[in-house]
Amino acid sequence: MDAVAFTKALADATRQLIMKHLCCCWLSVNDVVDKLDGKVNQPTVSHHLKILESAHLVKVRKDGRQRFYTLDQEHLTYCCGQLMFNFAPEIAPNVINQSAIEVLE
Amino acid sequence: MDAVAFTKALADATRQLIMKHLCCCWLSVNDVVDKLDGKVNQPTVSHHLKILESAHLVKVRKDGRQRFYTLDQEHLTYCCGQLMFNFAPEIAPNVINQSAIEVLE
DNA sequence: TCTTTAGATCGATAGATATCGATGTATTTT
DNA sequence: AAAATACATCGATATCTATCGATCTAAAGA
Repeated sequence: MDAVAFTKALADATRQLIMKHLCCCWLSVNDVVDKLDGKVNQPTVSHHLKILESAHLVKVRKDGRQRFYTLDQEHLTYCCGQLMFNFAPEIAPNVINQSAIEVLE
Repeated sequence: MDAVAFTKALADATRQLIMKHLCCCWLSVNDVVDKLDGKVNQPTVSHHLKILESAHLVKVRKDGRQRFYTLDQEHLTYCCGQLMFNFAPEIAPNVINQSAIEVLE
């Protein structure tokens, strides 16, 4: 786990907005563009999705000429857990079920 | 909790290095500069500590002309927990002790 | 009071990144 | 095969941010 890469991928308001829309459902690139309703346009969305994919924050499924994305909740949970153990080692064990985290990666 | 501000504050290699050194102990600004051993110098460290403080990732204690910093592990845990519940709502409940998180802020 | 020390702030600069229009590529449809 | 669709890529630009040297401020010591 690269904690810097993980947090850099998260550290943008537009990307977090995209992630909100990709939570618990699969959307195509154009679906995301539509959900963002004019805030940014297609090349920008593609750019952000690429960053999210590189950091394994989203999963992709190709179907015809479309690409469907959704959050990779397992990896997100794993990374957040690692952050806690890195930077809050005195508290994390009281809050996290470590054995459940280990399963995730 | 501002998830964007939180992740932006974390999204830098130098800051995460500083945080590593501030884990479980109190260090003055010059202590941190020394620990970083030439990588960056004092104004840069002050700059990063200010960002970390603004995001409540560190706590400060003044003593004479020195300022001592340490990680705010409670707030870090709380923010990581919120990230999980935002972006991995289908998994977080299996991994996190939610009542323990709620106590933290 | 003068000097020293710890740290903050300022101004400048270089590098990173978010955004967009234009265009390229691959796939489907007609 | 030609047109249309979905998305990626390119090049340009503007904004943001990390870094540093120089300087300022406040506290402690002589």
